[in-house]
Amino acid sequence: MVRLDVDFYARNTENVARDLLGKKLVRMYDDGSGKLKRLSGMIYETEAYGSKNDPASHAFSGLTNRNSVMFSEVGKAYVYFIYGMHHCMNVTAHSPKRDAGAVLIRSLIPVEGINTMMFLCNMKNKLNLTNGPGRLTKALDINKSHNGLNLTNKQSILQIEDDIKPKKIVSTTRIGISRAQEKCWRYLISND
DNA sequence: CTACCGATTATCT
DNA sequence: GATAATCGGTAGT
Repeated sequence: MVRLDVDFYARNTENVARDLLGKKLVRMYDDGSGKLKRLSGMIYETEAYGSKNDPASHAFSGLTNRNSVMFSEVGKAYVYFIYGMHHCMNVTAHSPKRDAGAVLIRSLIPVEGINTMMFLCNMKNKLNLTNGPGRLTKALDINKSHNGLNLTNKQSILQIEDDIKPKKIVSTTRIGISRAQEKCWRYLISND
């Protein structure tokens, strides 16, 4: 497996969002056994968030304490807390011409460590385990302590590996936003 | 199956 | 003080 490097993320945010589909998000989880366990899933759905060009982005109105990671290096985890109970995970990505940008990971297909994920989610089947930005962070135990983590480091507990190339990709409008609703910056793998 | 509503708090205005 | 890149439960069709 090949870990994605900084160059992958240093491109137009929409292109990175599209190209992340089919890649594998890997979380090295410490379950107390003394050995790190691989929890992973194939990225199935993403959304691109820009900067000044995107009123729906956290980065739209400039640098704040919360969104500072979006303005830092590309290839980092941007994790934030939302709706009083959920975390969302993004990867920072933008071309060198822009000052900020990130890709929200909305959905995964569970691959490795499914039993551990079910335990973390208090669920007894693998249905609805990682389909949704709030769910996948819970299944992989991702929280604000991972904010700013560099995904391109070999020793990092969160990484993204190259995997399959999806046959067909579709793009739609983004979910759960109130501004810039016309942009089709949500990408998902098509079934047909 | 779809539709609505309440939960719960960090962050920004 | 209002809002939010959401989810899960419950009620309705």
